Amino acid sequence: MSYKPTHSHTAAHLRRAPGRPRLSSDQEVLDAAMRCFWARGYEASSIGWLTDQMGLPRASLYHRFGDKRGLFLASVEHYGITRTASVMANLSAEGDARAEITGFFDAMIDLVSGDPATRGCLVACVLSEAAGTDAQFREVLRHKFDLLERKILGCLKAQKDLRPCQTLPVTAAVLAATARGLALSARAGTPADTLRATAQMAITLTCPARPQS
Amino acid sequence: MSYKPTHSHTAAHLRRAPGRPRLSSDQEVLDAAMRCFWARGYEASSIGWLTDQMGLPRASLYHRFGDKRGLFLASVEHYGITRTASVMANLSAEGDARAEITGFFDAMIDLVSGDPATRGCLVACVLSEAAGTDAQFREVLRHKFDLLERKILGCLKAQKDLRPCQTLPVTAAVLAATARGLALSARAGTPADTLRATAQMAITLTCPARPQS
DNA sequence: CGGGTTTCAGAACGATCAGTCAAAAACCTG
DNA sequence: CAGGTTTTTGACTGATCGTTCTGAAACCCG
Repeated sequence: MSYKPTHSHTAAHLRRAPGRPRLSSDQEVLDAAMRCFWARGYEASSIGWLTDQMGLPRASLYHRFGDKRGLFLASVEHYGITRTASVMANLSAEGDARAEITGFFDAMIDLVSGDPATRGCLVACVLSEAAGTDAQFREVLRHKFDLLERKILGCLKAQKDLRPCQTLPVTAAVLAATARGLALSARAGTPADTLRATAQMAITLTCPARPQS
Repeated sequence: MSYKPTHSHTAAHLRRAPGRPRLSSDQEVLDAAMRCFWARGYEASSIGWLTDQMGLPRASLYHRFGDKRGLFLASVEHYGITRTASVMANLSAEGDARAEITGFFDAMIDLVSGDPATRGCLVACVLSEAAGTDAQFREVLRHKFDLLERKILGCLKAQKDLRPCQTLPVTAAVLAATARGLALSARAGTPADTLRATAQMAITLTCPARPQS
C-alpha cells in the first residue's frame, strides 16, 4: 500500500498537523461507516467489518471516535449534514407549502430508495432500533424526530388554504408520520414509484391545492 | 426448583406425550421471547438473556425452535396471533370504513404504547431492522406489510364518500404508512395521547365523515 | 540528521456470542 | 420395578465480539 499525502501545500499560513499524516479524511471514513450502519444496523455492524469498509486501522478508529457508540453518533451526525440537510432544505417556509412539501417528499424518497444497499432512513430505521438499548441514542432520535416536525410545521404556517378542521401541529405530525412510514416501506423493498404515488396522495389530502391564480 | 405438572388429566382419551413433561408451554416461552425481541431487537437479544427471561434451558430452546432465527420467526408469528390479530380484526370491511379504521388505529396505538418496556411494533420496528441482514426475514416483513394494506383496502371499498381524487389502493397505502410512522414515534417515546390525536387527523383527512343520516 | 508527535499495522486481550453435548431427572407403558 | 422417551441441567466449544497494546512508519521542527 503506497502512501498518499492528503494535501501538499494547500495554504502556506496554515501549518500542517504534526505527526504522521492520515491516509483518509474524517469525511471519507465517516461516510463509509455511515453506509455500514445504514445497510446493516448498529448491532449487526461489527468493528471488523467497519474497519474493513472504512479502510481505517482498528486503533485509529478508537483514537478518533472513542468507541463504537461514538462512531455511530458521529455517523448519524454526518448523515444529517450530508444527506438529510438537503432534504429538509425544501421546507424553507418561504414559498407555497404544497410545493415545498412535495419537494421534500421527492428528495426524501430519492434518499431512502436511491441506493439498494442503503434502503430506508438511517434515523427512522436504524437509530430508532438502536435507541431501544441506549438512552443517548434515544435522546438523539427524539431530537431528530422533533426537528422534522417543526420544519414541516413552519412550512404549513405559510399555507392559507387548509381545511377548517386542520390543527397545524397535528397536521405536521401526520405528514411526519407518513414520511417515516414511507422510509420503512422503502427498507422493506417497496419501489420508489409506489412511494411517490403514496406521498402524492398524502400531500393532496393534507394540503389542498391553492385555487388557480 | 420444584416440579409443576402442566396438567394432570385434562382428557382421558387424549394421551399425554411420552417423556418428561415440559415445565412451560410453547405459549408461555414464546410470549417471553417475543417480549425480549420486542424490547431490545433481534441482534441485541442474546441467547443467554432469552433463556433467562423464558425460563427455558438453553438446550430445550434449540430442541424446540432450531436456532435463534427459528425462535425469532416463531415469536413474530406468535405476535401476529396474540397481538396484531385483534388489532386487524377492526378492519372487517362490513361496517362504516371510518369507524372501522378509527377502531384499528385506537387498538394499534394501545398495542405500541401500552407497555413502556415494549414500545413500538415488533414487525414495523424490529423485524424491519432484522430484515436488513436476512432474506427470509425480509420476505416475512413484506408479507406482513402487504397484509395490512390489503385489509385497509378492503375496508375502504365499503366507503362511499371518498373524494374524487382518491384512488383506493393508494389511499390504503397512505393509511398504512401513517400507522407505521406512528409505531415508530411510539418507540421513540411519543405519548399515546399525541399519537391518538395524529391518527384522528389522518382519518379525518383520509376518510371524510359521512353526511348525518 | 536526531527528538517529538501522530498514525498505521497487526497481534493480543478477556468477555461474550450462538450452538452442542452428556448425564441425570421425570414422566409413560408394560 | 424395568425399559423407553423426552426434558432438564450445566458445563463445554470454537468463533467472534469490542477494546487495548506494542512497535514501526511517516510526517514536522530545529
